[in-house]
Amino acid sequence: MLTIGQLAEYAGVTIKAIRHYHERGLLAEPDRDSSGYRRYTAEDAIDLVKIRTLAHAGVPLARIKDLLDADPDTLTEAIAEVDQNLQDRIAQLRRTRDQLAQLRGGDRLFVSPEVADYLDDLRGLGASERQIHLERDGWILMQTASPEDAGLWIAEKRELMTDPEFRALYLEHDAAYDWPPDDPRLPALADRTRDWFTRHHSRSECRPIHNPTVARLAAQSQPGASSPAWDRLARLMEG
Amino acid sequence: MLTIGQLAEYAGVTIKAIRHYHERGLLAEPDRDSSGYRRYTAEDAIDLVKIRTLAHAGVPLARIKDLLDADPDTLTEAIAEVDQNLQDRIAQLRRTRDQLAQLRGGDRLFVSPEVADYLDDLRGLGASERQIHLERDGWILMQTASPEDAGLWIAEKRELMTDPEFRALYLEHDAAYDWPPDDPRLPALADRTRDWFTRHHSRSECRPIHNPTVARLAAQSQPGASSPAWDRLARLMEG
DNA sequence: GCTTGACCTTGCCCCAGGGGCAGGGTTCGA
DNA sequence: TCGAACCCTGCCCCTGGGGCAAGGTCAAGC
Repeated sequence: MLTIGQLAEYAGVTIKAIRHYHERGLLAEPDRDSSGYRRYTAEDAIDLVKIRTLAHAGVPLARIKDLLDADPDTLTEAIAEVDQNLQDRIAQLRRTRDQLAQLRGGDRLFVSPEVADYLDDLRGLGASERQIHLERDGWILMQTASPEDAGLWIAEKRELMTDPEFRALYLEHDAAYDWPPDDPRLPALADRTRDWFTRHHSRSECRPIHNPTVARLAAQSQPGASSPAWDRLARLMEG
Repeated sequence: MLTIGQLAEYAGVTIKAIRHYHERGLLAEPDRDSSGYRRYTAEDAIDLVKIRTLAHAGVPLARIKDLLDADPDTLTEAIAEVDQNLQDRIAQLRRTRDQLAQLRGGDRLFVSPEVADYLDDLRGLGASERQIHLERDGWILMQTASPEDAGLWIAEKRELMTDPEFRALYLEHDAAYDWPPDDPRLPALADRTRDWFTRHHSRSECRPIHNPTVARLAAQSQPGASSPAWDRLARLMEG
């Protein structure tokens, strides 16, 4: 005959857990000895190991209670289901491990793989970290607003980036962020941008994505991400 | 700018969870729009994905709060630790899967592998299921009382079982359970058992294990597992 | 304009699966 | 005979949310 502590050690659970199982009606209360201590038999040990195994597998205690006095077929069926569940959880934990690894390494976790590739391209092109940050945030907003459209747009934008002229304009817009608002290069840049637009407008629909200053779109919904030079540039291109 | 529902969908968490993170101070409360709705930025989305990833990895929310504004080195260190933790949990779940599989197939889960092998031997010898059940319970009690001794004893007992004479006596004791208490075979069995004991007593120490009726030992601590014939047998061997 | 359904707000209580502590009694070995 | 280690009940506490109530808001269709 075992004390509660011996039983707990045998089954690898805490004394508290055993008393909890008694309260929930999972494990029958055993007889007490003369001093009121619980005294367990080997049968109790077997029941407890069953309970422990199912509980570790994540089966709710209420369900364990039902399973313990179910017929063997039902039990077998339930065990198969629980096992499937367990496999799913293992797979989920593995996915979490991958994501955890990405938490250390940049922005890949926060955007779709296509956008992440695009951001890497920008980095390779020499875009500023500020600009990349702005783009990332813009794409996050687009992805939440309309994931399918964002998928199309990013494809178009990556194709656009293969045009050397567009790339040059993009990088110049990026650099213009820090220019003084009366910098003489701004009107010239606005002209070249407008020129590029008129030349390429026919080829594609007039979607916001074709605006090279897509980052500004994001900036509009994200307060405080513009600069005097960019504001001037926007006015020059509009007028 | 995102509503709480959009943000929740993006990050793959529930609205409730986001509000919970606000309450715990994990995620900053964003500005509200004119009707009091929360409006989130891309930064919030990034923070939330971080929180979600760590939370899915099982990091307590209080610790996540600390990690979010820790320096990168501390974070890297913590992520390594969390990942180790995750690996351990995956290994643990795999072990639980194995145990779950054993729940379907007999007694192996409840006793040490050596005892399980021994019980299989008994089954192969033709012992009754009642007897095997009794032995199993006896070994469970021994294992909890003294795991090391149980390990030694089971080794000795398995060696003993290689003696054909002992095996025969063992099986006859098993069969005697159902005999009437005045069965004439009982005195003869008692004699042969005592004879065997005197012949083998010298060879080994006088440990309880050497009593072939080890099952009865268990029976004594397990009420109602004896029979009239066994009781008579016990009296015959004592007297 | 009006309704309908989907969305948002706060506030409250509920759950599992125990942990911890108080405040007491018991047993066992030296 | 004394201290350590064990046992008892009872109570409140924790995490990580879920559920529901009782409203306010918004966009679409009729």
